[in-house]
Amino acid sequence: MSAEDQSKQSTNIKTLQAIQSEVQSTNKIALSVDCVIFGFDESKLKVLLIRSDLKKYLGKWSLLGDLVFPNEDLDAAAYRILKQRTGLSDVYLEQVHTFGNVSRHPAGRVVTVAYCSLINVQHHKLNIFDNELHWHDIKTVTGLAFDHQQIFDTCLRQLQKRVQEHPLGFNLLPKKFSLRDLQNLYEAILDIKMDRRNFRKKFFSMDFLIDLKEMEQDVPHRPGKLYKFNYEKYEKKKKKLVGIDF
Amino acid sequence: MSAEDQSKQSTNIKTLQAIQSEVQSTNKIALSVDCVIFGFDESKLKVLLIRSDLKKYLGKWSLLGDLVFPNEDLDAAAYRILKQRTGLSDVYLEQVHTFGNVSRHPAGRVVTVAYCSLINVQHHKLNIFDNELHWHDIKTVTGLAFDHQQIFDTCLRQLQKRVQEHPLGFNLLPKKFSLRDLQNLYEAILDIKMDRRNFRKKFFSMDFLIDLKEMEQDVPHRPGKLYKFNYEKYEKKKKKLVGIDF
DNA sequence: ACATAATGTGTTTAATTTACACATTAAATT
DNA sequence: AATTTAATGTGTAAATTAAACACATTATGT
Repeated sequence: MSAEDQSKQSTNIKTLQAIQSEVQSTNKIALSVDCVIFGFDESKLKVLLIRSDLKKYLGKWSLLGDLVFPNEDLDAAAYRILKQRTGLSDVYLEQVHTFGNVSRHPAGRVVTVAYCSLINVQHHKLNIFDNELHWHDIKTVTGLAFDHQQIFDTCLRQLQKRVQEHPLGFNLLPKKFSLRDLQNLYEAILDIKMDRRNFRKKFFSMDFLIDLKEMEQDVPHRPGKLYKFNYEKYEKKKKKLVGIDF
Repeated sequence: MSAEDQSKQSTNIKTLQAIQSEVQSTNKIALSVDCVIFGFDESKLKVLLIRSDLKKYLGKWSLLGDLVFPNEDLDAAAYRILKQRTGLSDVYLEQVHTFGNVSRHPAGRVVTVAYCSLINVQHHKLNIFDNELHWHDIKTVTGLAFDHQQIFDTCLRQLQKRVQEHPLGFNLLPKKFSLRDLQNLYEAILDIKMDRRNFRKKFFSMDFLIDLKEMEQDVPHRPGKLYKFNYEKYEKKKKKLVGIDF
């Protein structure tokens, strides 16, 4: 076999047009984004839900979703859809997982990309309340429309993992917070109780908290010291996870 | 405002048909899967690549990808595409991330879902070699076609993280392996050197290794003991990660 | 003035990780 | 057959981290 023959046989170069016709042909699928917006409020973890658009799921709650436009970056679609459904715009979204079973949506083939965020309910004012948009305590979330329960569960697990590995939590506290605030946060998200003294020691030893030399005001108990998070120091020291552990 | 009015104003129920027309209209996008198949071979980590289909990227290497069919589950598409491109069928794929920038593909809008796997090169015979399919040492992988370099980098980082948190590694060793084999594996994947004595201690203390009371054969040095992984015990003991650490 | 309920600070113990050294065994060499 | 070589196999001590636990302090509210 000549080198030329071999090349022809083992490689199958397509023209741009050939691919274009495939891309533009029947091989197209509706793509949506669903946003799982977790909110922290009064030491409880909540999630934003709306009533389902669909008759089939009338009465059921669902995540904030809509179709991605063909000329829109995927991440941009997530921010657009969130804004459209809630009015929220200053929220960081993170992609979690894509759900693509054929029969997941009753209207036809819709593959959906789940995005997740974590915000402080008090700091973000909702401006749109269509479809009864409001916060639900995550403990009461069951029987969502579509496969949204599965999407929600996946995002909650991922959030619990990420919050332990990255300083996500500080976005949801006031700029000045007490260690009690911080601990309430972790206990709410992870759904566990932690030892107050060891919790403090842990965070002090990380050395990312700046003592603001101020005290809490107007609390119905002895005021605690206020701190802020040292993002600069964190960015410098950021550790690369090394250690086998399973 | 009456309760009825309020209900009408705040909820916007769509019929199935209304949604169907949206789903079937112009809001459709080509969806593809790209597989990042990592292989372990002679103490080196490799990845399966093919020559790009596309003229624009002629000569460039690319991941194993193709379009998802409209009537095909997303995960099923990943397995179908892997089989089609390589002949491999007994390989576990895991979804990693979806890449959806508008301009990522020159033929038009193509959103791609990246899947990743880790196999032993010696245990899996490739049956299809179209487009010069073969294993590349990951150290030499640069300048891939499309945004495939970014996809590859994302998958490699994810693999390095996952291999430390789950016993992925054992799939790529022979059924009976020595501790040296195991350490070579981790060193190759994580790209670090580890202390041999502490590595042993770590794995013995986890207590998931079964001593087979056999020795290596035909090795050019003192034979080591052989072990197998105790999957049953691992499944029972599986730990839930709790511990703030960043 | 007192009781209350939270903050703030250690100490002790156990568990885990890290650094490091030497004897043992089989293959390869002389 | 004796020797060299290069890996395996086993500890031990020090340092770090995590877990369990107790008491004094401070502001609030009665």
